[in-house]
Amino acid sequence: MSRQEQKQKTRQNIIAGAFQLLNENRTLSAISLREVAREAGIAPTSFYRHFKDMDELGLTLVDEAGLALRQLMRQARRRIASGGGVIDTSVDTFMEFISANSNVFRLLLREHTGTSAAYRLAVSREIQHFTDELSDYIIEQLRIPHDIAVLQAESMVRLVFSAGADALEADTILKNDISDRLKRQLRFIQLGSLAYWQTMPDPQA
Amino acid sequence: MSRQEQKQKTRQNIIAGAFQLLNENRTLSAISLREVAREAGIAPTSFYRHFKDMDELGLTLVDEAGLALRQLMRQARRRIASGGGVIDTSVDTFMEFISANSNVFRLLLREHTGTSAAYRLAVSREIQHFTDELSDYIIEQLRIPHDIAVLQAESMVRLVFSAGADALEADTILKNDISDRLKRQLRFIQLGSLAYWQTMPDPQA
DNA sequence: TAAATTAGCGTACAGTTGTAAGCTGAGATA
DNA sequence: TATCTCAGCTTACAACTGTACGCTAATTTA
Repeated sequence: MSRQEQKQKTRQNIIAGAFQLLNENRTLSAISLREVAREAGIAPTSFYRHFKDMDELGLTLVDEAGLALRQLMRQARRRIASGGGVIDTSVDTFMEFISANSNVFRLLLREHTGTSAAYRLAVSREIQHFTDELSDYIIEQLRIPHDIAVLQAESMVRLVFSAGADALEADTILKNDISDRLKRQLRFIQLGSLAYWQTMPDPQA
Repeated sequence: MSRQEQKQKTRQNIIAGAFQLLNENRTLSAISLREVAREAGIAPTSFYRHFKDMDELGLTLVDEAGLALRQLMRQARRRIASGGGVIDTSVDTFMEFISANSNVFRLLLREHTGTSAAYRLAVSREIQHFTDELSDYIIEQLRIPHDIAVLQAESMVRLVFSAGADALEADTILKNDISDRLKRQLRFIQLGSLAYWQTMPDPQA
């Protein structure tokens, strides 16, 4: 194994170790460099060969989580294309993601309201991507004017993330309940924005 | 000053000191007993005369924040009664609350997704109160059937808290923007639930 | 092959943490 | 007045933190 390869592997061990620690009830700011090093199987000081800071590691983890989020969106779109209601399919995909990658979603959720301004900003950016893609989709598919679509997308994402937070610590039965409620609530928004648009079809005029 | 009075005063100093520390970018789990004691002007070990734990203090703070939240609701209702649109008045009141008591709202927000299961539960309970009162109001005023009103209330509260989180670190201009968007989004939900109800007036039949 | 680079380690230090133990002095009670 | 109670104090300790410093050994480069 080349030196570079070995270094990459250790780096991945650090990242995996950090996620492991986040799996328990911890925040990024609440896990220590030494713990991460222990989990990764290296000496505390070796950590610095890979990251300047715990902050630098944290931002890396947020990026990693954002990546997973974007893959989620792609998966949802693929599923929608192959049939099924948009809202139902999207919510189902999202909920499956949360269950399968709970530590990733938890990271985003925690750091979104967390202690570090840098993390908060980074997570906000990821959510913004999410919202942007959704509003593009709404404009394309539903032919709703841009500014209304943006409002609709934002509120839908807010609802989805908020419900996702609840789902994170729910058992299967409660999860299904949350999903069903969320789907109906998203329909409220869709109906509402449609009604809003039809009563006032051209807000610029 | 009687002994009891003095003790109460010190207790309040501890609580105020803790809120002071939360004002900066800190979580409950990230402030130490010694810091709180320092802020309150007592010896670290004297803390135990008032609280068993930092956890016990934390739950006290969440209760305190919940109390403020309920006062907020009462104030909003009073304002609505004395004229003005329900949504506009409610959002304005909420945003004023956030600006005036940012540390209180921040506490609820952070601990809602935070590290401690006990805190999370406590905050969820407070938000549930909030939602319950809103759905009662909707049933009473708008004459919408119970189960739809509950969904409407839940989604509205989700939107309000999520927007509130953004408003927390926004300047005046951005805050106004957030308020305006939020108001329109809440109208989507209201319109949508109404439309949903009218197309399916009796879901039980 | 000889020299340079570097991932990882061990040691060390100053700072912080929670909290146990026991004392003091002032308010409460009899 | 004499006794009791108890809020707050000081001291102490073991555990943990981040990170500075210098070494080693193996890979990479020349």
